[in-house]
Amino acid sequence: MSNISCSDTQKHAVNVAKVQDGMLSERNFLFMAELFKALGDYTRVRILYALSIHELCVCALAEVLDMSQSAISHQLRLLRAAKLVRYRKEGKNVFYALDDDHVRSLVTQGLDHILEDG
Amino acid sequence: MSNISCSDTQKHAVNVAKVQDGMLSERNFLFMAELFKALGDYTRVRILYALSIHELCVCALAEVLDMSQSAISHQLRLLRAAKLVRYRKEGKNVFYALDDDHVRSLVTQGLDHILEDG
DNA sequence: ACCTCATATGAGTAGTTGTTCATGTGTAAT
DNA sequence: ATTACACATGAACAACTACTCATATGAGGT
Repeated sequence: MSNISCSDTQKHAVNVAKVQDGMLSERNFLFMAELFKALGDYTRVRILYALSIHELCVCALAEVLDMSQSAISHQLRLLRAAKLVRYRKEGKNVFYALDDDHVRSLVTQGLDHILEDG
Repeated sequence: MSNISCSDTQKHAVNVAKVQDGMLSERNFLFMAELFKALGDYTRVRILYALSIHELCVCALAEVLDMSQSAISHQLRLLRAAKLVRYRKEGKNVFYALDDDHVRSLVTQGLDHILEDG
């Protein structure tokens, strides 16, 4: 904190001012961080990719990922909180799906990124 | 683990098989998780957004975000590892920028997502 | 050579996270 | 009603993370 700027060139001051002016609210950055944090886990990204292929009930997800139902359920709670998935109940089952195509394109774009550079 | 499928309806088995067949390698999912994890932090997402406006040296970033140079430097190391930023040295300074437009569009799309729904 | 400045990094630590285990909730069938 | 099943959730614990502090590196200026 209280870091005085480095070499006081004009460019430095101008760029800092320009960027500070363009920054978003703390609230927006917190939401963005929460969104990407929800995507940034091995288990959750697999869940989302699986759901991008087809909607699945919780036990099917557990089977596909070879994990306990409890672990999946905990992660689904986070994905629900981040509004990345929606669910519908059908009898004893709960079927999860991606919340919208926006989510699908985020996953796809992440995949593109990692496939591009070695 | 070792979760036998739930109600053995045909749909269940078919969907599980379909999804299992479409899943990616562990390696790819790990990379995707790493990518989103790098984006999924309040400080790092602010750094990336700042750099999407203009390239900045480390001390300028520290000033814009009102954080210590050390904290910024540690986070830049992670962003470098995730290939989200590149840097160029100029005298005593090191200027950071987004690695490519791919990164910019990831950030933009994250922003779109959080701005869409309340 | 020396000092200063900009940046990088290792160690330490408080806070966070992902899983397991045990248990709770609600639905359907007998 | 009771039992079984699908799912959710609280507690606990190990693993990880993001910061601070101290120190190292390396380039410029004197």
